[in-house]
This record gives sequence, structure tokens and C-alpha cells, in this order.
Amino acid sequence: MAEPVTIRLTNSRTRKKEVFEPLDPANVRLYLCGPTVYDRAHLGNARPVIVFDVLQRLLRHVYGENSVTYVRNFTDVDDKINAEARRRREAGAEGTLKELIRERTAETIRWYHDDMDALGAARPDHEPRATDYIPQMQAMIADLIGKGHAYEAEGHVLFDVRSYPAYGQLSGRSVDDMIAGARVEVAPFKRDPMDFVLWKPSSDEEPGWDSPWGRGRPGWHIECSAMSDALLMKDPEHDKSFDIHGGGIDLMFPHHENEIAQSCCANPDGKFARVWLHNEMLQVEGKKMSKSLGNFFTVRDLLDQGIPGEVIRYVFLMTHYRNPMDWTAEKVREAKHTLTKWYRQSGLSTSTQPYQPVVDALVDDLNTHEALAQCHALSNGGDFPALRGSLTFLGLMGDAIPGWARVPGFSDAETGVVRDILWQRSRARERQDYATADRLRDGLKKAGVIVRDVADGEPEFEKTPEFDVNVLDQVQADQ
RNA sequence: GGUGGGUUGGCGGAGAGGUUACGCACCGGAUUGCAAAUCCGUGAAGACCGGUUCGAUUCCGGUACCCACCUCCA
Repeated sequence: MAEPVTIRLTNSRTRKKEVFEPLDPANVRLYLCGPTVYDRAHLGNARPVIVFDVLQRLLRHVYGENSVTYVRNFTDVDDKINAEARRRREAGAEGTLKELIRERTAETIRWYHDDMDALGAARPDHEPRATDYIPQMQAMIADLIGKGHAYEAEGHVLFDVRSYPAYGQLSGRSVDDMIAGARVEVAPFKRDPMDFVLWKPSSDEEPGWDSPWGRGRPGWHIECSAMSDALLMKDPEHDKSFDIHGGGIDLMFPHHENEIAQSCCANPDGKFARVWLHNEMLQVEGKKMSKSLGNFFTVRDLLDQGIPGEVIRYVFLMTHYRNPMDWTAEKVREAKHTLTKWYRQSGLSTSTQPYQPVVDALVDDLNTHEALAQCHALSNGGDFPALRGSLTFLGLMGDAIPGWARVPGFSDAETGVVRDILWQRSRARERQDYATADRLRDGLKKAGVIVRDVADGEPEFEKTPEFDVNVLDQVQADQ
């Protein structure tokens, strides 16, 4: 039996780094709040996905491949989705609002999968959709009403925050402080300004389900309580608790606070999530990413610009998840440079065994930066099998070196032109006509082709982002 | 107003109360007809003010500045 590994995680609930002890080492259970599916995932959405992907890889490494249950939901009923569908209908899209919603959510889920796959994030074990768990949500709401934690008012069902004394504990706020600082208008039917919606009425054209409180739809928070209950807390032995719940730190309040209130009131004997993991936010060139600043972009935008998913992932891993992360062009350049080097070195091995210090780094509150530093050490030390195994472990490498790092992306015709120019250059060098040789080399450089002479054999060459086939043709024509 | 995070060398970014982080860039050298790549090496830090200590960038307190959240938000 191997030495038991001690994983430490910073638990937002206690604000301390704690030794992680699973409720059941044979089934470690994770829940990550997933996306509301109304549009492409922006770059910030990728952060918790990558953090949890690293976490689940680590847990599977420590507890066994099949000893982890990872759940990440899709929120497919939400006012933003309705608004997006209305916008499309007004723009001339065919179909009813409900049809447009169904199309949009299905399309967005496909995009989300494509984009997160590209970042090397493994699919969770379960990806429940909110609309598949309406009966469970209704049952939980009815239960909360029955226990005196929720009340009905004007077609809505509201959670009564005053009925749950621990409300605000996760985010370190008191109900009174929050009311004092509140800036929003409060619906008149709320008993307390902080009470939040569990169920709300739907118009005829909006998605809605029949319920004891009239036709309506769930509030945002109840889905996570209902789905984590259904998928992670079936086992009565473990007192209605599971191991780790996570998301962006902006979800801590109100979303996670409300989930705790709902779940702990519905299951007073359980602890709901024992460990809460929150990632800090993303910035772009030192500023918040926002549409108004013009620095807003999606994962797909970056992939379309030719930034490989592995490079994006590497940039995320450079920063510890609990620190604000700055996305910069400089980091992209550095990540690409480093990964290209590592991939070339890794090609010499097929190992899948990670270097123990890399594992040790992750064990300490997912210190991904330290893990990368250890990879640098392997690279510099020439331990390529351990490097390859570690890159695989970190999700930076699959079965093969990514195409972008391996093969220059030239078409056959372009390759022919480059080879022709290189042949002319080598002829010039043979006759010691270095002026011509240098002119050809500079011409290739100007066209965006980097040439590397090798000790024996054909020179290697690769494309840069500045590649211009017209300039290349000109260089050839000038001969 | 409330809550949380940050501030380290040119840039990015860690750990550790006393010993080189690391990467990128730069500089010097080797190698190369040139270029690229590679290798060797040097230098450079800890926002500010106090406190604890033999000794703090690392612990404690305060100040300043930046960011986020408190309203849908990863």
C-alpha cells in the first residue's frame, strides 16, 4: 500500500487551508456550477472548468480512476435565455419562443462542449440540465414550505432568510448589513428584502411547468440544490452531504449562500457541501473583462485567432486559482514558446507517469504554478519521460503532440515554394555566394517563414503568424 | 457603506523566518559564413510605516494604491 497522500484545499467556508478527507474514498463527489446556456462561453467561464478539471484529475490519481463523481450542470431555464430567444424572434427567426429557446440551448451546449474540450477539460460524469429536474425542484420547494422556510406570495414562492440563522455565513455577511447596503428595489411581497425566489410565474409564451403554486418556472438557485441532491446525495450513509462544491468567487453571494440555505433547511441533518472551492476572477491586460471596454472575448474567439487550447490552458495554470488572473498577450507568447519546446522534448517518450513533485504541487491546494515550475525543471534536466507524463497529467497533452506544435501548417504548394527557395539558397551557399544566400533567407523571414539549419539533412522551416504567401511568391520570382 | 483578493527583480510569478525559486526578456561568453536554435554564465526584488526577532520579503498591526463582489454574472 502506497503512502497515503494528503490533499490540502482552501475551504471558503472556513477560510482555511484544510486537509481534505473524503466522505467515501471510493466515491469522491464534486459539484461545479455550470453555465447558463444562452451564449458562447467567455474566457472567464473557462477558469472554474479548468480548476475543477485539474482537481478531478488529481483526485482520480489519488483515489482511483473510478472513485470520483463529478457533476456540472447546465442552466437551461433562465430569463437571459428567454431574452435571447425574444431577441432572435424579433430579428426574424422562425418558430415559437419555446422552440427558439430549445434550439438556442441545444446549440449553446454543443458550443460549450467544443470549447471546453479544446481546453483539455474532461467531460464531467454527469451534466444535468435544469429542465430535467423540475419535479425534484418542486418537491424540494414543497418541503421547504412545509418546514416553514419558504412561503407563497402573489404566484411566487420565496425563501425566508430569517428562518435560517446561518444565512450569510459563507460569504461573511449578515442579513442586516446586506439590507443596509442594498441598492435594489425590493418586491413588495417579500417578508424580508433578502428573501429570494424559489419559484416564479411564467407567461403563456415563456417556458413553464404546472405546480401547486401555478404555472411557473424555478428561481435560479434551487436547481443546484435539487440536482446535487439527486446525483450526489443518494447514499443515506453519508447524511445528505457531499465533498466539494465550487465555482467563481462571484457566485459565493448570493448563489452559493442561497444553495446552502435551501439544501441545509431541506436536509437539516446533512452538511450539504463540506468543502467550498472558489476561484478568483479573470482580468484582461489588468482590467475587468467587459463589453464596454472592448476587451470581452469568448474561448472560441481565441481559438479562432489561432491560439491553441493547450496554450490557453497553460496561461490559466500559470496563476493560482485563488488569485486574480490577468490574461495578456505576453503570457500567450510565453506559454506557446514553452509548450512548443516541451512538446518537442516529449516526443522522445510515451510515458504517462507524472513526476511526483508535480503531483505534490497539486496536492498543496492545487498549486499549478509550482507544477509548471517542476515541469521546467524536468525540461532543463532532460527527464523527458517524466515531462511527458506530467504534461499528460496536467491535461496539457493527449496521446500525441498537438498538430500546431508538430507540423508547420503549410499547404503542399507553399511547401514547394519554400523548398525551392531553400534549394536555391543551399546552391548559393555551396558557391559561397553568401550575399544571395542571405537575401533568400531574409526574404523567407519577410514572408513569415523561420528557417533552421540542421547539422545534416534538409533545413527545417515553420510558419509565423506573419506568413504572407504573396511575399513568398515574390521571393521566388526574384530569382 | 459592507465583504473578499492583490501589491515581489525589466515583465510574469512562487515557496520558505536565515541558504539560487522558476520562466520570459536583457547582458557577457561558446557554437554558427550570417540568421535561428542550443549550451554556459552574470546581474537584478519583495508598496509604505511601525512591531516581534539575533535576523523578515516571509509573522503581527497600521497606511496607501489596484481589482472584484454586495444587482444577472465563472
